Amino acid sequence: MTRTPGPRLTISQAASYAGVTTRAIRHYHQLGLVDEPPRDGSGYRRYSARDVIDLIRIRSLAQAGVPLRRVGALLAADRDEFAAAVAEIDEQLRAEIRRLESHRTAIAQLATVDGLALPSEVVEYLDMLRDLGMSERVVALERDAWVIVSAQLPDDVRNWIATKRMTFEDPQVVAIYHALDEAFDLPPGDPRLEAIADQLADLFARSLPNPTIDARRQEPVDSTTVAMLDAETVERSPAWRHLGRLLEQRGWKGWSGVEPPEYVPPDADPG
Amino acid sequence: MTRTPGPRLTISQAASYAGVTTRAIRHYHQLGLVDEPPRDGSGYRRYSARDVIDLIRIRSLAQAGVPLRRVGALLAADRDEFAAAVAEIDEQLRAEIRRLESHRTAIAQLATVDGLALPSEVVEYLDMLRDLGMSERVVALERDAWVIVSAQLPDDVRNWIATKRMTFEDPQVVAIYHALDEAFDLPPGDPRLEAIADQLADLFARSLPNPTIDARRQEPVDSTTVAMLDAETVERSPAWRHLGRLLEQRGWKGWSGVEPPEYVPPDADPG
DNA sequence: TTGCTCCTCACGTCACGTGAGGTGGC
DNA sequence: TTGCTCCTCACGTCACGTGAGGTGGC
Repeated sequence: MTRTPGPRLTISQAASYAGVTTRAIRHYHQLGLVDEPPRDGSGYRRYSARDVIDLIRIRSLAQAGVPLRRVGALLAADRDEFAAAVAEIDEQLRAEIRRLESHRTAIAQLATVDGLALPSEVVEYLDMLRDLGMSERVVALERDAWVIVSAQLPDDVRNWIATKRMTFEDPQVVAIYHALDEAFDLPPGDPRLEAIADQLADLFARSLPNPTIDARRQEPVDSTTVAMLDAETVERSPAWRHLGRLLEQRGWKGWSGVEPPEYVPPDADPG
Repeated sequence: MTRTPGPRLTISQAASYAGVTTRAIRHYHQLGLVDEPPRDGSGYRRYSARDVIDLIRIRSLAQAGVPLRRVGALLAADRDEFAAAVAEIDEQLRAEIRRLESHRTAIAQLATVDGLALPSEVVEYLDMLRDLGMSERVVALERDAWVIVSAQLPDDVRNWIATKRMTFEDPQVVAIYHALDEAFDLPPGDPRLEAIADQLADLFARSLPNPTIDARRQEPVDSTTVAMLDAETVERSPAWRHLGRLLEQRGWKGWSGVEPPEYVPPDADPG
């Protein structure tokens, strides 16, 4: 009298009756979820009805999203343990679903190329620049500067950009933006830069907002961030760099207009 | 004039500004999502503002659940390609959410140990057996038999179990189940088995439903399944095996009552 | 002898985390 | 000299899929 009567199935037969793959069965052996069955004369595994039942129960748990490392304990659990474990697994499934839902929200937010890493308000601002006839090159420079700003100060960007948009109601601001756009490729010695510098100095006196300049006024922005913003904006054009020097001749601290970009720790007393 | 002006950040600075880990940056290099930046005299990578912007954009996509192998194409995509890719990724996210929701449903279905791999109707049937005072051992045997049946014939189980439950309205069926339960441990020669065999033969004449017997009447069930069911039921008790022989003496084909368990392919003509 | 199944490694998947072992910079 | 950062492997994660290379059974 053998301890396990009935048919002795090969691994593929057992797999077929249990509704899993042979590879999955070997994997369950490796994890210790099912004992290795006895081998026949050829070294083939031979499975009993009991093994098939165990495999079906494992499959049920696995298909329900139960991690295999929890399956062993679950199969041996009593009613209360089982219920508790099932509740916990369900909570994990719900957390994962919440995570994916937030991914969907994020995907929808960045539904445009510009929107990558930018809040929608900045995207609208960039579209406004396009509507005003600014070149794609300048729009791209602005976009990249705002990517850095948005990553550093995600909570301040919306206010900041709203203020900036308002300044475009002033025709002189629009005009100087166009002038700067067109000056991008001028040689640094071009005399037209002098007129632009005059206009800029005039606007500076009225606090032209600009990510680079505003960043300097924003306490939490450190000097490295300012340097990165400059690298992506002013430094891109020799003419614009020269305009910085012309602004210094007019009594401003270059493009910054205000304080030099030394870093002031937030807890230091500026007095 | 260097091609990339501005600060040269170390990998941990770049990671900090971009909001990722240093390991993630190296990983992006390995996947070719970001070019390796130039090295300094010590072999350290030195990152520009442009690199930080690229890293932020990659992080945005990755955090939105975009697979990294798609990020490269997305960063270079135009508006239409980007929109199409985003729509496709969103559909994948929704499919994954649907998969997890179905896991939750499945988890809820098998919320009890019995319910593992069994439809709720079978669980209710097992509870009925308990309510009738059947031993846990016999309930477990029934459960395992139904696990095999449910895996083989998932579409037929509900009907089948409903029919079977109805037969328990007959007090004689309940009585014989109790008798079989108590006979489990009897020695095969015990004279009490004769009386049980008489009762069984009587019931067989009225078609007692039983997973083992019904399986033989169900055309799509093959002989191996029948043998597995026997191994998990009749074969578990020497007394029950002996009852099979006593039934043969009374003119039945052992426990099967009907045809011997040779497999008849579904497309074979039984005439 | 051919085709099918079985066997045991062992790499690949996905997006990195986490040491291991060693070196440069302050 | 110590502590910090950087470097390059390389294993681990999760549940198997997929060969690779070889052998037994009909």
